[in-house]
Amino acid sequence: MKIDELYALLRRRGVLWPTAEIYGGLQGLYDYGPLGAALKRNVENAWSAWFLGLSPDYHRIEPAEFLPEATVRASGHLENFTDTEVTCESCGASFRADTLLEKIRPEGIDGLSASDVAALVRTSGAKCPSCGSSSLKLPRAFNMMLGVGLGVAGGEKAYLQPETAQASYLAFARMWDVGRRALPLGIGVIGRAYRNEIAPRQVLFRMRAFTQAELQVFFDPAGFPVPFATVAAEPLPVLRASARESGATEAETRRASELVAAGIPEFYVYHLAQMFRFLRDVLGYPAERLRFLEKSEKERAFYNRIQFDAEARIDSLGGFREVGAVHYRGDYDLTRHAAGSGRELAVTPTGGATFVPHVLELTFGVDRNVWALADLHLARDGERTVWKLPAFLAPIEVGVLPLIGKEHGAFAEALTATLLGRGLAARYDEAGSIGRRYARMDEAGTPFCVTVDGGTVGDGPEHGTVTLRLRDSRAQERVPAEALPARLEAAVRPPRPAVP
RNA sequence: GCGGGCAUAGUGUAGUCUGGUUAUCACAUAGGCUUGCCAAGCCUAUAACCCGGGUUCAAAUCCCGGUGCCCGCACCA
Repeated sequence: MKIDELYALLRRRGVLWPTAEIYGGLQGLYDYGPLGAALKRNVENAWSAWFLGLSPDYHRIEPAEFLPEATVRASGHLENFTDTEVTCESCGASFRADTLLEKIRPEGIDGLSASDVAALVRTSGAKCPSCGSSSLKLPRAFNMMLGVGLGVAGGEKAYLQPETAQASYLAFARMWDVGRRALPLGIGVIGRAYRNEIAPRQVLFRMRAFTQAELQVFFDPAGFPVPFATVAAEPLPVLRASARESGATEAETRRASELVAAGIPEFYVYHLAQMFRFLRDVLGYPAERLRFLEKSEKERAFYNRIQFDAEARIDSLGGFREVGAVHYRGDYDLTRHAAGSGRELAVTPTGGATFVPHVLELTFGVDRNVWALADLHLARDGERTVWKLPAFLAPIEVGVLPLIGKEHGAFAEALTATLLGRGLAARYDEAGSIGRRYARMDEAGTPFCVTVDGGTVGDGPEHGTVTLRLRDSRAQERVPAEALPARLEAAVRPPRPAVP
């Protein structure tokens, strides 16, 4: 579907809509409705079940979303999140300052302040590459972080976190002390990140407030044992940076073991493979719509030693878009925060040498994946519109429909209450013909419908049985109503990884 | 942030160029009748010109500003 069509459908069904819609909305901010909020919660739960299930030493914490100014100074966000755009006042074209300054400053402008960059552009005598005019509007100091003043006078400067990762780095010292004082140690966060995006776009793909699910794994660079044999044969669609440099645009399938043979560490490939399994086996993205795009040294942040972005081909957005990533960040984060805080963050395991732990970051954009789940699983099938969500992600798990409201409604309502009591997201619906109600449920992604009919409430052999109707195959089977909870519960539990 | 395009019920739209009756149609939603396992039929109801200003006897229609959305550039999870 096209982006407008998909977004209209999601608005109509109450999955999501613009924040403050009655005031005309506000760019880059969205509210989730009942279906969207439930779907998002289910995605978060599936993420937790999978990634925290990789090891008993991977834990989830829930930090505050404010970062004191000193922390973002140490992390580099204060100086590096800068707008480096130069606009030509004559022809209106825009350029990146580093491109404009390439000749006189080939090492780039990372770390320079906006005023430094402006001074460089001015003294270089740079002209607009498009029209040759020298009337260039210079870069302004623009930080993408949203600052807040805490306290009555607002004198305590803090920032809304621009990524959740920092909270995990800040928590490392405490987690080391409350834990087993052993590595690897994983600290996961599902939380909101806030960025003052200049041009939010494409609904859930560029937002000013968005939810990230991130796992930071701290480990000893001398050894990070993983059960690699369990993923060695996994075929991964990868597009290597070296292949891209020689013009390749299509991913190639490489077994995990081949990537290790090519020089990528086992611990990295292992987690890359688990990311792949999560996207393919848990979220149900077709393998042929997934790829891992390796970022070259030039493209990735300087502290990232290895970076593969997980991308899904999303038709409504016109191609492959990033939905997650795996970053090997070295010891950059803890080293910076040790310097910034004055706190020792190196560790000394019993009987071992002292070192600063390295970080492997698994990052996952929750909102982006909600959109991907809509794009990849929601489709027209003739007259029907069916959202083929995995059952454990469905906002409504089972629809309960009386064939005739007046005659079968009481039984169906009681059954709905029973299912709700068993923790199943059940929804009663008696409005309209049975076909119309199936269609409504199909569009909401409900995997199961049960229909109460004359046989259910009669005295015949079908007494107490209902029709269980499956969304994807439309197959029906007769089952005792009492058997439903047990039958459905297994299907709505998110899968966990198979780890030894 | 720049350039281009767009904005009419819940959704999709006609009408805008060329200002002038009660703003078109379909689907959806709600109620009734009927039917009774895959969006059936009939009747009824609810419901819209993005916001603000200007021109005019008269603005959905023309002009200006704002806001939002889409595409490209730039940026980015």
